[in-house]
Amino acid sequence: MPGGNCQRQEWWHGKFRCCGYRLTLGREAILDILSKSEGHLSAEDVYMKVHPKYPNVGLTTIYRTLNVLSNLGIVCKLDFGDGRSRYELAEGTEDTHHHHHLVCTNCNKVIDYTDFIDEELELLRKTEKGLGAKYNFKITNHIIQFYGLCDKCSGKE
Amino acid sequence: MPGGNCQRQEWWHGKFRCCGYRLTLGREAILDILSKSEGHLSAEDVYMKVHPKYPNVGLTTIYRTLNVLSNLGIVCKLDFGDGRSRYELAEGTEDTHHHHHLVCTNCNKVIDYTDFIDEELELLRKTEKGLGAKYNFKITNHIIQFYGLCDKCSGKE
DNA sequence: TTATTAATGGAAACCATTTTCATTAAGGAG
DNA sequence: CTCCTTAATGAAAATGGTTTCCATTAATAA
Ligand SMILES: [Mn+2]
Ligand SMILES: [Mn+2]
Ligand SMILES: [Zn+2]
Ligand SMILES: [Zn+2]
Repeated sequence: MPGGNCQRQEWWHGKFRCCGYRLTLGREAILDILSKSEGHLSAEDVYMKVHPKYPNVGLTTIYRTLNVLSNLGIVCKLDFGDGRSRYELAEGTEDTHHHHHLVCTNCNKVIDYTDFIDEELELLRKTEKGLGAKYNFKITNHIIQFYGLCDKCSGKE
Repeated sequence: MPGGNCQRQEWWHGKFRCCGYRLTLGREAILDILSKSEGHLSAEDVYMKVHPKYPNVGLTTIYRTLNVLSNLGIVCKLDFGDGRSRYELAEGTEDTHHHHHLVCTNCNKVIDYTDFIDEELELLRKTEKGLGAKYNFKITNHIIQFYGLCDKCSGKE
């Protein structure tokens, strides 16, 4: 089996090491799940997916790790207003790309979209610069989200 | 005293009546507070302001009323990521105008801004139309928020 | 005025997340 | 490799904003 035990370093190992974080089984498992699933998992979702393979990784560790990953900029913590935080791999990691979200207020379906992203980015740049100057505010982050009814939910009225 | 006891109807009475909601002392008190204070009050903030004058209005009623007002479109429910919902009079009521928010992630200060609002609205219209068509999604609402450090918090590093 | 039933307050429940604390194990030194 | 320091962990308990329950009150229409 070629490449079998060449223990290639995952891309996140560097970030961990240089910040003094230890590489534990739980953390690897969580990152592994996040890479393989697509988007918007809650802490419990992650737990459910990690548990079968690693039954001794507790929910507390999921929360703690997601927090660390979020601080490291490896994952994004999202809020779609359903009372629990959701997480996705951050832009730039793996093959993730900059996008925003369309949220159905009825069934909680979430659509990633990238349409008009260039115009958005242009406006964001302008706004960040303008507001930064005017209010002396150092902007590090932004949220753009649209809420409404998805095709199914608006159909059945 | 001219106009003293002419019991003029507040602007929200109509909205209440036509939806079958009763006009209670608690609801009037809460709307009164919301009109007089400016922006971003938590349920408990409202409770604190209502309590001195109406000690028999409970926190539960504050939550329930804010919920009703939110459903009626009279107030906006906001989330700045500090673990509690915040409320402000909706656009179009009183002298409130369309604006978005700048949130300090360190001290939780919130700045209302209206700069670039025209470009924003233009983009929003375009996006809503485009996404509505593409995903057959009926957009009713949006969030735009910037996060970062305010002048004081970025100064003291 | 009376009847109907929406609205209410207080206590308890809810539930995502955090804290506590005793135990485990990652990773550097030798 | 072994030993040592201490970061990381799991389970249980605590936290805290919000909701639910239920007996009581009061807004509104007849
Ligand atoms: Mn996404
Ligand atoms: Mn505001
Ligand atoms: Zn839907
Ligand atoms: Zn600040």
